[in-house]
Amino acid sequence: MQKETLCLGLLSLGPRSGYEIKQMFEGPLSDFYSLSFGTIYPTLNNLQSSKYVSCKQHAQSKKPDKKVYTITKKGLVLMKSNLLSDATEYIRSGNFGDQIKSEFFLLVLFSKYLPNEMLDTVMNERVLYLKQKLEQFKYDGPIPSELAALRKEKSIKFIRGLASTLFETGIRYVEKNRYLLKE
Amino acid sequence: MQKETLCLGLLSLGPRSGYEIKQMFEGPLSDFYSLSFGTIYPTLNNLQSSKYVSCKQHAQSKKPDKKVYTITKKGLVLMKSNLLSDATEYIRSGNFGDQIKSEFFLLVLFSKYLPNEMLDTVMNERVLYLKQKLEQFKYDGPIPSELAALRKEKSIKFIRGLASTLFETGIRYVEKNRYLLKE
DNA sequence: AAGTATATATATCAGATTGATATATATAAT
DNA sequence: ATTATATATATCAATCTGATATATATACTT
Repeated sequence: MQKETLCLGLLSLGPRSGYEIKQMFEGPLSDFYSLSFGTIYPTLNNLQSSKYVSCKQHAQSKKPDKKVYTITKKGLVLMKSNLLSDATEYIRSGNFGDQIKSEFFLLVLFSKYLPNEMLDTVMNERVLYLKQKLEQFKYDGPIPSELAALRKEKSIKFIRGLASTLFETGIRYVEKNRYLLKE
Repeated sequence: MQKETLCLGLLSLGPRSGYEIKQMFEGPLSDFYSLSFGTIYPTLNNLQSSKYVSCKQHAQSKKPDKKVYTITKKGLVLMKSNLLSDATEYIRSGNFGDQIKSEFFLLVLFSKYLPNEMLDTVMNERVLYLKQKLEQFKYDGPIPSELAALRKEKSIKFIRGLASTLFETGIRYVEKNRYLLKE
């Protein structure tokens, strides 16, 4: 998906700054996609100069002004059109998998060359990480009001449910089968 | 993980050409990690000039010579040492998740802006893809002899088992809950 | 029989992306 | 008092990808 479409899509969920978009990639979206500051900021500037988003500068004493971007009507039109062509391209490409770089899987793949204590640490930390993530996905308590609106989106419900089962399955498998790697 | 460590690790499973390493990334490793030709070929050349791998050129009438690389003793030493520092860095970084870019999840996230038929196609193709992958992971029949050796590795058994359950879980969830996205 | 597509095989490189760094301050923790 | 973390934007060297070039064989299509 083009970075413009993605930024517009995220802004369609509510006005946000570049910093806050990055926070989404590091938080709730971290298991699905990510963009760096070096991509986000220039993209927002381009979208603004083409009037796909508007920008309100919030002065903050001594911190850089917070630039809050809002998607425009023109931007919404572009987003929907791009989304359709991105989906068409997804189908056309025949490439339905995800792009993944997993340090964990590589360490497991070469685990026979790792000292046992190191392998234990890697496994323990991974399981701990998965459990924390699972809690985040399942958590249903109070959250900031901007995010509360998101939670009602059908797509978010679907994704949270999918992520939860996948994490649960992963945790269960690793806990049951990690002994296999050591004999 | 450094690209050198990764290439050495794959060559520790048996001698291979750059093209064949790429095939591993496109085949069995595709759901865990990938490197492009533009990274693989220069890395192999560097490893060779530092004597971490040796190279036998197999002349082939009119195709470019196939360069088959074999890891050296020096290379095995470097690989084990690097693997340990890579694992240490994995622990130190506190970043235990995977780097993921999933076009599918983005399309689901913004599915309310997609026409229903397009969403159906995306879902159908994704499920089909997952089912094919699952079959590949579960398949236990005859395979080329180089790969047969791999199959006996403990780490490969662990990974195939994990991948299989995760794909099964994913398929089941999508099939049961895809209606949620449409009301 | 001719043409098209795909597979083998290495190499290179423009363009895109990341990860780190710069800048500036507030607040929390040690 | 010092260190670390968080807010906030911006930039850029270093790296990586995706595409292209080169050359041929084989399989499929019309």
